[in-house]
Amino acid sequence: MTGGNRVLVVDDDAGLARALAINLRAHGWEVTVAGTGAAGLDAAASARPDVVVLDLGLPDMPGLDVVAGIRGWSRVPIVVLSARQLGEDKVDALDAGADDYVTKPFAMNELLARLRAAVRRAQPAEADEPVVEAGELIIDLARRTVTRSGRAVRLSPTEWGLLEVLVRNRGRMVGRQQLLHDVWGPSYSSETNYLRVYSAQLRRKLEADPAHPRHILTHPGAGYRFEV
Amino acid sequence: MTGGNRVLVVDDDAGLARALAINLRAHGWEVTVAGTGAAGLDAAASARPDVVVLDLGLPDMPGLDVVAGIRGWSRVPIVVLSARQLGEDKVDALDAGADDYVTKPFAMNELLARLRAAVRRAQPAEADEPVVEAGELIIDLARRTVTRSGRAVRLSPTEWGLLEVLVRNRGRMVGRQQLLHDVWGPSYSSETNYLRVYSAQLRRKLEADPAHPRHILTHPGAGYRFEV
DNA sequence: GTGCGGCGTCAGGGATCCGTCAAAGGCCCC
DNA sequence: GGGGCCTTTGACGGATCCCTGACGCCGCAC
Repeated sequence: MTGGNRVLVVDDDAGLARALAINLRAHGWEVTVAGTGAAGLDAAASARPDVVVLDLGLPDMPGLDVVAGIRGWSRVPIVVLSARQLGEDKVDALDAGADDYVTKPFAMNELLARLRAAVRRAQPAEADEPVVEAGELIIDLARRTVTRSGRAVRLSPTEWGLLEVLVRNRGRMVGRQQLLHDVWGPSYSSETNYLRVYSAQLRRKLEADPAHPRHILTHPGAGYRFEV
Repeated sequence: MTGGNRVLVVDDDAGLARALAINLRAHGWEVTVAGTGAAGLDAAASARPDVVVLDLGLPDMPGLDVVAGIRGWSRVPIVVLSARQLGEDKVDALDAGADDYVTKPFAMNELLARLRAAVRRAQPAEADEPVVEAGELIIDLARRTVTRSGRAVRLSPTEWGLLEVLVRNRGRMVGRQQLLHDVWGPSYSSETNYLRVYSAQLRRKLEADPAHPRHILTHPGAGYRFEV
């Protein structure tokens, strides 16, 4: 995981804050907790979190002022927690500069997903090395394009998904279950037919001699490997 | 270092200002000093600093008025110095538009670090090229204008929102969910109809041949990409 | 030689997705 | 109240894609 993993939780409800902290830490986040808006502004400046979880119902100051205060000097993503069912203050929060909102009660998985999404959206400033060269192939992971000997290759969504997982793990064998999980989803752990069909389609489009592939190699009974 | 190295110090304490200037120059900064709020506003306009260090305890005018005065026409980062330990006027300063806050007494290294951070944060906002050329298109992100072969193109707010997200991520595919989130809001993660309608409208206005677009490309099942 | 399991190949039908169009509804300004 | 622009919604055709099942090939064990 290249992205950040520091989260600031601003919530005056000590019990909820503690539960959040435990759950977030269990999922790999480094958690800072602030119990008031003022402390939240402090912590946002000093702890430099990658994302902020902000409960709007703070005792010392309006939650929207906290949003505005942080937005005055930082573009860190802010996910707002709100008890209100009606959407009025959601709109206000978004106008003030929040990135997303979750209404209480909420499922922990939903919050985790929204945090990941918020951090991912904030990422694109820092790009790793997204272009891979493999012989006559050039694979641009950011652009989502493949060229073979200078000519663009059209890939279907699933073909690209499979290629992307293989290329991101280039030089290493990727197990069949991981491939199926990453490309098709969590519940496709045994449909190895898919891998046969799509590895063949990729080879037909990418390999000079599909019968003797040089990039997409098979590990019988185990998985596949992409070699540059 | 691409960023700037000019700092304006606004402080009525001549001794402290001199010590700051010596230290800052020793670390490569080009320093301007102003002893009053009025002189500070003047210098901020004439010296065009990359960052301002502002002591709140000025004799001639409230420090926050200096912050507001500068913010009226410039987004230069402002780091506030204050003797107060309590955080109340910290919030006020951040609300007024200050970027960071240091309480006296402070370690020189801390101030230096915060100045570097403030300049670094300010970079992407102003330093990125706000005018993008893509073939016969000229897109000015700051002025929110588009011209095609020299003729202005009128875009609706939503059309512009979509184009802006794509152009800011030019050369990278932007996922459908991110587009919907950034243009329509957090709760529109599945309304892919919008993308179909508005990408078509943009193409009709921007592409020479909307049927074979050269700038606004589709990645089926995934998202869209803007190519210069 | 024979059986067996795993992999590669192929083709077709149902499902999905995109681009397109048109019309209804909302909003603001006149 | 009326008109114009904008957003939203729904429906449709066409192209593409995904899944499925069957078959052939190869290597291995017996």
